[in-house]
Amino acid sequence: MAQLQLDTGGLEETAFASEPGLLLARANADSIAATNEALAEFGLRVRSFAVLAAAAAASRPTQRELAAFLRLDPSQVVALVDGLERRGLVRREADPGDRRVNAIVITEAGQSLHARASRAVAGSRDRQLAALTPAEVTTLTGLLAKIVRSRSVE
Amino acid sequence: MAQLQLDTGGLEETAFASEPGLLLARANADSIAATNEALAEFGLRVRSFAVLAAAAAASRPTQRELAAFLRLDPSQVVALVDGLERRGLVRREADPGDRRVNAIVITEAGQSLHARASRAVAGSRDRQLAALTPAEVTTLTGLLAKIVRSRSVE
DNA sequence: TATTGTTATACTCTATAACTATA
DNA sequence: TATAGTTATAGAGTATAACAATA
Repeated sequence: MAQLQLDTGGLEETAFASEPGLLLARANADSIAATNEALAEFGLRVRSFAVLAAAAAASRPTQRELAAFLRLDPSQVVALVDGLERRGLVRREADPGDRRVNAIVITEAGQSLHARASRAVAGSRDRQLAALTPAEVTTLTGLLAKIVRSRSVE
Repeated sequence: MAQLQLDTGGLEETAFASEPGLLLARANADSIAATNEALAEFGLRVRSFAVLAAAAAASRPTQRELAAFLRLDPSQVVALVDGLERRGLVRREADPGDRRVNAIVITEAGQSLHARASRAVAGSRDRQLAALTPAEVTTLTGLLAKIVRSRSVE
């Protein structure tokens, strides 16, 4: 694992360093880098894993729902589902009631890979959050969920 | 302002929706989109604004410090500083003690633009955090700062 | 030898518009 | 007319390696 010496000079002590938007960007950059590293051995990246995990967690989400939930453009979901489908990890199932709609269904192979990959992701996440107590993690996720969901109803 | 109808189906109620990494990604995506929109009239984007704001907040940060602080590659800082310098918003000043090092110094024009742009950014940030009480905002920024800074010492 | 900044390059991610098939 | 998904394309963001100047 790369040992990074991050000398940020006096920047950490400025008021700008406490800006929520900046902190979100920095925390997210760290999360993506660490998670991509953890996912490499499974041939996944953050975004493809997110689609797989959403298909594993929810009942037959549509591509439109995945796009809205993951903050992706619908055209990006096409490419991500293509990749997963080629590997036999998910499949598209046309909705009988509305044949424009594709439900994304995880396969057995997808569930198996997801189970292993999500353990690696959890380990990476735990390392990133190691400075927080379990109660603080709960608080953090609760506050993030509150602002993310307020956006969903805008 | 675009009125987005975000139908996320049942995904919001899954355990995956409470994953910190996912919440960070979603909150950050919302923050970047809203902030870029707020910055458009100033000819800035999130990353160029961040460099400008860091130069405004800190005393003569080096490009290396900016890269570490903003989680950017040093080569990206080159391009961002180039853009700001062309517009006369910052200037590079070689360190007399170590002539490899460039300190980034904000100009008067840079300070003036930063003052106006940061008001727009603050408005956008307040809208994103409107669902939280002031105390919750303080808690959120404190927790994010804790995990971001724990990474800095890794 | 090591480090700062730079250049070049390729890859990933994001945004937009236009198209199809269904509704 | 409107919507889900698709295609194509361009632009923005990120990662890597190699180089010059300096330490």
